[in-house]
Amino acid sequence: MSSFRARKIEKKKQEIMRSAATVLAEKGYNGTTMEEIAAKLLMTKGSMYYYFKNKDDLLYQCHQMIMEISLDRIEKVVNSDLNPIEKLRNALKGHILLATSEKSMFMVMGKPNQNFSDLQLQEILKLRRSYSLYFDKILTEGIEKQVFDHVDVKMVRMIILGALNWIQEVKSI
Amino acid sequence: MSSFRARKIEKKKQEIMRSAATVLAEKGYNGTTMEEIAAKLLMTKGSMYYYFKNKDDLLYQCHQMIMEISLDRIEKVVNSDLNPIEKLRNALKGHILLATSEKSMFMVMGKPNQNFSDLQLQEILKLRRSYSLYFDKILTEGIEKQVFDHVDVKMVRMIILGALNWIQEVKSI
Amino acid sequence: MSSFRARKIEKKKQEIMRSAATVLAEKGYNGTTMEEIAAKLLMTKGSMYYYFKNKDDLLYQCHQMIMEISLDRIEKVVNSDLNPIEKLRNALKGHILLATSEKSMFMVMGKPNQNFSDLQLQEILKLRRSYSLYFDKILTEGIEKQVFDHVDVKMVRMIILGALNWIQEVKSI
Amino acid sequence: MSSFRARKIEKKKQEIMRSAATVLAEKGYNGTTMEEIAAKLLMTKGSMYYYFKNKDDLLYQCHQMIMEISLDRIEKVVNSDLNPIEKLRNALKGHILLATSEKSMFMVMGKPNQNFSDLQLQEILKLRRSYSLYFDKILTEGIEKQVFDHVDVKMVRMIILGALNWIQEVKSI
DNA sequence: CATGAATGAGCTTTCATTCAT
DNA sequence: CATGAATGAAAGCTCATTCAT
Repeated sequence: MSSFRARKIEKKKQEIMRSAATVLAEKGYNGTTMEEIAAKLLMTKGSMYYYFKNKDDLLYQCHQMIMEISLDRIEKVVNSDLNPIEKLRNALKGHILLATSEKSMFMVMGKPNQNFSDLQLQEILKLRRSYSLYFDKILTEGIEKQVFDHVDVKMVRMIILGALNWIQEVKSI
Repeated sequence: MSSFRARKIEKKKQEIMRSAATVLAEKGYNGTTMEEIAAKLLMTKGSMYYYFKNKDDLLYQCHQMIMEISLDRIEKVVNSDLNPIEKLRNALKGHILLATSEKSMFMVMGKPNQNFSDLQLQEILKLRRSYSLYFDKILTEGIEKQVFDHVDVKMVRMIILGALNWIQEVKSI
Repeated sequence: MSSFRARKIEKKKQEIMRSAATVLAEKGYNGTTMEEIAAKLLMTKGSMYYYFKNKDDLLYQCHQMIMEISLDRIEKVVNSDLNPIEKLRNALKGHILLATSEKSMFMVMGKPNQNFSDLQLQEILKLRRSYSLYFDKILTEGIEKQVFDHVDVKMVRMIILGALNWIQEVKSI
Repeated sequence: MSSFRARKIEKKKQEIMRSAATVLAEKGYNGTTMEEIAAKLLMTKGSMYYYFKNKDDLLYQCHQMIMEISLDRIEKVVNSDLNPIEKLRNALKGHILLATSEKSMFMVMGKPNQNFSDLQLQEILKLRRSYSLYFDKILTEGIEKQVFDHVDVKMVRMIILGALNWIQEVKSI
């Protein structure tokens, strides 16, 4: 039973992560200080270490959080019984929605950090690959059902996601 | 008349910039130390300050260097008397070629640094805008000559360049 | 009348001290954290402050505890009606027994802590001196009764205790 | 050729080590701050890192330095053509002289630090063992030549060195 | 009484920058 | 021009201590 306390801690961690992501997205890992993150939440540096082992850990958990949300969403789309075109449309819509609503979180993912341990890195890349595979699944299904042209799936996926990534650079619409 | 000495210094500066870009691209601005850059060139930290006022200046000049090359190339394409389709093809080819041959330099441009002075930032954004405009010019010309569909120029340009940017993430083909 | 409650608290304090001594002996004062001590007893840091005013106090009381035991024992030996040789033998035996059975506690005494208040320091040194004096008494008595050679009492006592202290360094016999 | 520069650096390192030892001996590893060590030499914290990789490294090199001196001296005694009694006398004299003249350095050796890497620890223990062996050699030689009683060499050596160690506790003679 | 959470002071370490030689 | 050495500001992290619940 995830006790009341455990849930309260989880809430706080998420609060911190969201705040951290804002700064991290803007200034990058090395450009962001723990003090800055804490200050935004009217906390002190020291308190952060009650919730996260260290800076790397904080960033890592940010990665995990956003990736898990992303995966949850695209999984639902892929497993729905829409036709490939609708699936692709929804997947893109979801991606864009998340990329804009959780802009900071999303940008944090930009570059898996160098300081990550091998274990952490592996975990992140695994989730990343999962996400790509879901995308590929939609494309492949479309090709099989002949609603999409017979393209190089990986290449097309990269182009699409690359194009979408551009969104984050746009300051105002 | 740029004396012999001046030209020798310029050579050295470029050498440094290229080396710096390699590290900067990989580790980001704050993740890169002057020592690291210097070590790669068998120099000492101190010497670098003869060629560049400070770390920001070094990064700034890296930006300038690659942007100037980029602009030079696309300018030639735009002013050529090819048809829009050929122009776009060449511009993309040029972009990709540069993005791969000068990969590091290119990646450095990723995010204009926060430490830049307003003046520097303005200068960089100006060059950046110039580059975009050259692209837009090609697209606009194509639309006017009715060889391209009537699309939202800015949007299409962003999608194209966004897709191209994906290239840098690709490790091997 | 030391109430039931008071006695229960005293028990707990001793329990803590003994556990603390283990860690303190191994890692030294500054190398030991309150957390570590608490964890060993399945307590939380905070709880310790109910029993001890602060870290210094904890260490101080450790000192006191072991010194009081030591003094009790040697006092009995000195006041017994054994002959000097037997007294010395018993005193050494007692010292070694305590130094091995309460190894951690004993090692804690190694160096009176710098953080101690003058008052605490004085108290500790007083007990220490008492212990030395008991030893000297045995030696002096032996010399007077001409069962020991006529040696420099202090010097010999230091050599003996110094040699005994070596015991703690021995890992296995 | 150990250049002029190299020798100058070595001098400085020794100067730092000697100063560091003073504080380390008095306050222990964790109780000593880099700032304190630096201040004593009218340096700044930062400068110390030009000469030593980190705090552990500084302590480690202190260990090495005093051990090497100790070994040098006892080696000469052992290899001399004195008789065992004279050898033992000289070895003890040397030990005491060093323990008093380089009191701080000597005390630093008290406890091999916990933070040492396995490699460092091994190296230190090796030197320590060497020192013990030289002592044992003298004792063994004396026993063989029948100028010493037939005692347990290791035990006697530990008692002797233990007794000598007491010297450091003596504040004034 | 016990504890979870917060705090702040202090520590080690890094690094851009400077400057005498 | 180049460099060895020094500096100081700032960062990450630890931990004794406090206190509301």
